Amino acid sequence: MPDPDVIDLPNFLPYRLAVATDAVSGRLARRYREEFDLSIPEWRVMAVLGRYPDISANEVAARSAMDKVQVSRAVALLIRNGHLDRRADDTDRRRTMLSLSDSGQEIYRRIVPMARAYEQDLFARLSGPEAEVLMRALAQLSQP
Amino acid sequence: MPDPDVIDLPNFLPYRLAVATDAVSGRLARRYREEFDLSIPEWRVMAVLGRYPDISANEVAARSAMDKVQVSRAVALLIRNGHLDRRADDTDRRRTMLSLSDSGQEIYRRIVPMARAYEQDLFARLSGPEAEVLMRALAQLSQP
DNA sequence: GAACAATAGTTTCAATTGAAACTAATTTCA
DNA sequence: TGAAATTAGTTTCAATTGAAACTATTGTTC
Repeated sequence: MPDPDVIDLPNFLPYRLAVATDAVSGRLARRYREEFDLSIPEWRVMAVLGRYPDISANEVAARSAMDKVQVSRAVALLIRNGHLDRRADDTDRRRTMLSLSDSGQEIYRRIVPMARAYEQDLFARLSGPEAEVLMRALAQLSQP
Repeated sequence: MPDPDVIDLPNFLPYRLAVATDAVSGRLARRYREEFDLSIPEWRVMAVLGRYPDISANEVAARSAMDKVQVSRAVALLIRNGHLDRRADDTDRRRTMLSLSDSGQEIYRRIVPMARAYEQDLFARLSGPEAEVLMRALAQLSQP
């Protein structure tokens, strides 16, 4: 039984979560960077737009756990690199509708199988039931 | 069954991990900041030194998943705030042995129960077996 | 319909972080 | 021994991030 006056970092859940995320995101970020020259925020924007084409930056933020500043910056980079198209919304000229350009779609088409394969490699470390528990537990921990 | 040409971010394991870690670390970081004026790197250094007194900065790094630059910065802040003592190692004058000062021990004594209580609140969201699976799964995902 | 509040998105400025270079001390080995 | 390599820890400089302020447009209310 653990000493209640002391904390053992390797068994401390928040630490362990952070270490796992660092490892998982770090490896993935390196591949996005090397193979597609994308950061994780840029990838998230593309992932959302691949799934939900023609939505506003705000809607991207809502679907990607990013705030509007992060989205604005990632969108600016993606547009600069030609991976996104932006058109003004006629009915509300504050909004801009975003979508993947041809080049963006081409990258998306190639990045999805890579990301899926990476995720499969992660799941391969767990049994089926463990994977289900993990996903549920992460949802529980994400709640405010 | 999911469309294989598209990724649904909320079901994508690396994303879900990152969101959970953001939530868990964010809430905890706020409490460290508000109640103790500590950042997470500073807390990690203190946690390691509370558990293993009188070790070098390098050993702190090895036990906290931080690199030597992060440790160096956190240690500098903690010393500036009087929470750490540092003394030169006689047998190897490159090394400096670190330990919690009286003020550091006082904070440590108060922060440990808070951190434990927070962790208990997290575990309360899960069943006992779920918690065990989660901890094992995080260890699996952390491996290179 | 004019004033005020709210929303979409961007920019600015400071703080944090990362990568590389740096200093100082120790170890290796010809 | 003494030159070269290694190790501990710090510093520097650029890139990234966060918080707050900002612009432009739309919605609300009197």
